[in-house]
Amino acid sequence: MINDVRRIIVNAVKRLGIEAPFVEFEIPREEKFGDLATPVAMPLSKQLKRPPRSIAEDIVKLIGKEGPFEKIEIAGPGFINITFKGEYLCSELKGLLSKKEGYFRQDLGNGRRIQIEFVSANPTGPLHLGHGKGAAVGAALSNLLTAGGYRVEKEYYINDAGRQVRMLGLSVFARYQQLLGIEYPFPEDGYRGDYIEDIARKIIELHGNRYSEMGFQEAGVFFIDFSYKAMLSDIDRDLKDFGIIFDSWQSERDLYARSEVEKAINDLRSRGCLYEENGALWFRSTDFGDDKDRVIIKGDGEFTYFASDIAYHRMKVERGFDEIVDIWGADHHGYIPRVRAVIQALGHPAEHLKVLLVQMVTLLRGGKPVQMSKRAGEFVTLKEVIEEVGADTTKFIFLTRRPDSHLEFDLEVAKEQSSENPVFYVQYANARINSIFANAREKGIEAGEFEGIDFNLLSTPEELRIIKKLLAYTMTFEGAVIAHEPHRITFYLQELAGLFHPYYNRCRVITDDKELSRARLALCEAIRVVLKDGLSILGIKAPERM
RNA sequence: GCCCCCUUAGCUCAGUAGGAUAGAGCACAGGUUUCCUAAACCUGGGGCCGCAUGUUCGAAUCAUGCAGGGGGCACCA
Repeated sequence: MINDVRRIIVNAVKRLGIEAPFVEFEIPREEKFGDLATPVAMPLSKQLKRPPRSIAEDIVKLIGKEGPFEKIEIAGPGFINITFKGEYLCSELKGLLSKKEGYFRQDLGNGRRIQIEFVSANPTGPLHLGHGKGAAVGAALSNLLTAGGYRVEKEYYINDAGRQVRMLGLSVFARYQQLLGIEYPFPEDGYRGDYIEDIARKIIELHGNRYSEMGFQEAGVFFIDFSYKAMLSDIDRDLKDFGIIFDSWQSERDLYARSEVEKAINDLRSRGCLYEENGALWFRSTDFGDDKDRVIIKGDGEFTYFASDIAYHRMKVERGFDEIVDIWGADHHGYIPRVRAVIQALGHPAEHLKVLLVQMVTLLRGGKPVQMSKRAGEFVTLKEVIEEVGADTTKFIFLTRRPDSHLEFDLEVAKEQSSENPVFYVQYANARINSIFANAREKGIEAGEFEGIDFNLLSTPEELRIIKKLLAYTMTFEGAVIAHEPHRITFYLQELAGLFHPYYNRCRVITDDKELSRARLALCEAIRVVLKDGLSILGIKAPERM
């Protein structure tokens, strides 16, 4: 629908003798303004130094009788408001039914390759709720961009080198000794969760007291490896239970093993971006807008984490992605300038890397915050929440907000099976449609074929409103892809369900009038197509029955 | 001290490449079921878009300042 209109408008603008800008569309707030509006004349006003209304008039004049428009008029400061012919809406609806999701798919990515890195939680503890939000957002964004014509790769970066996993190993080692009745000091900033003891117990199960006589010096390699691998497999399982599959897992150790860190440093050195000072090796990130320069190799010869991050991001750009997306917790925002500096130092534009920050989640139970203390190792894990409210609900709630705004997650509301719970509201619309079709089959109305249906029978205000909403899905989809914002789909689905339920209540689909019933069934089918598509982008099931 | 994010209805939040009289859900008040799932629907009240100045024909949206909330500053990870 929009593409037809866009073509017509672009042609008209060109005949004014100027380049057409990207033509935006919106659904007018009030129905009396028509079905579709574009403010395209307004930005042209500056360029042409003429009032927007007069430009809009010219555009409308140039369009003339072209296009499937019942009415096309100028309103407000210079909007061009369009009302479609009924028959056009019918034929578009027919197109949606025959092409299904192909109707609103657009190739916006043009096959461009894009890597999305997300979750990437340290393998030093179980995934908590915040990781879950990153996971839901990352997976939905991947689905969205794939549907929008990008070639997407989802990657998880494993911090399996350095101090953190070492601390994990030491924590487990301490618990191991203690479980065997040997006094052993627990490290000051060690990991205190119960899972540490679980791992230690597992080691005893498999290897008994073989390591009890050793110091951490000697047993460390084993404890570190065993522990982080155990954590990683828990993480992997939690993600799978959450319905999230990665295409690749990049290990930090692997970057060292393959000399990628060394290569990256040499690369930066040859570009003149490094210098030595006080016995340390620095990256001059201030050349690219960072607050201060950053250390890559410390005075004691150790690499900082930033060193492997440089290697990692260098590898990302070398692998030829057209765009790189990193999804991070908001507490890492201070890291953006230095990583961006790396991208630029390597000769790529800063926009090549897009960092999406995911804000925190506050867990509520019955309106009251659930206390979490990271120090004591007490936090609510993703796994616990999935077990309590289900993976689909959890994902949907994560996607009902912009990722960069705080989210309040109320467990009681999430479990509610009523319209108070937006997930149920949307899924129930789909289930309800299925049950209408079941009913139709019982009454002997063939619902499978939509040939020869008289769509003009769909003439109530509710029906027209729904048809227009369905056709507008293309716009929502397009906007979501361009902005990289899956939550727009979530909002759309809630609105669509919000049109369907009242319609269901007001108009019977299956009546004695067979032709009318078939037309209404077709409308329901179209709603189902869109609901299913939207939900699948969000990574959420569309249950047939609830 | 410096940097980033947030501030929109009682609550939770949409809306920001500037555009029409600022929206939704929940909560609140009242109503609806001989009918495909009442797990639903209808009606209603509700706003200094944190404050101030500026840019503009036009600002919730842009700029500057201030206030409040959150996060971050390292040869930590």
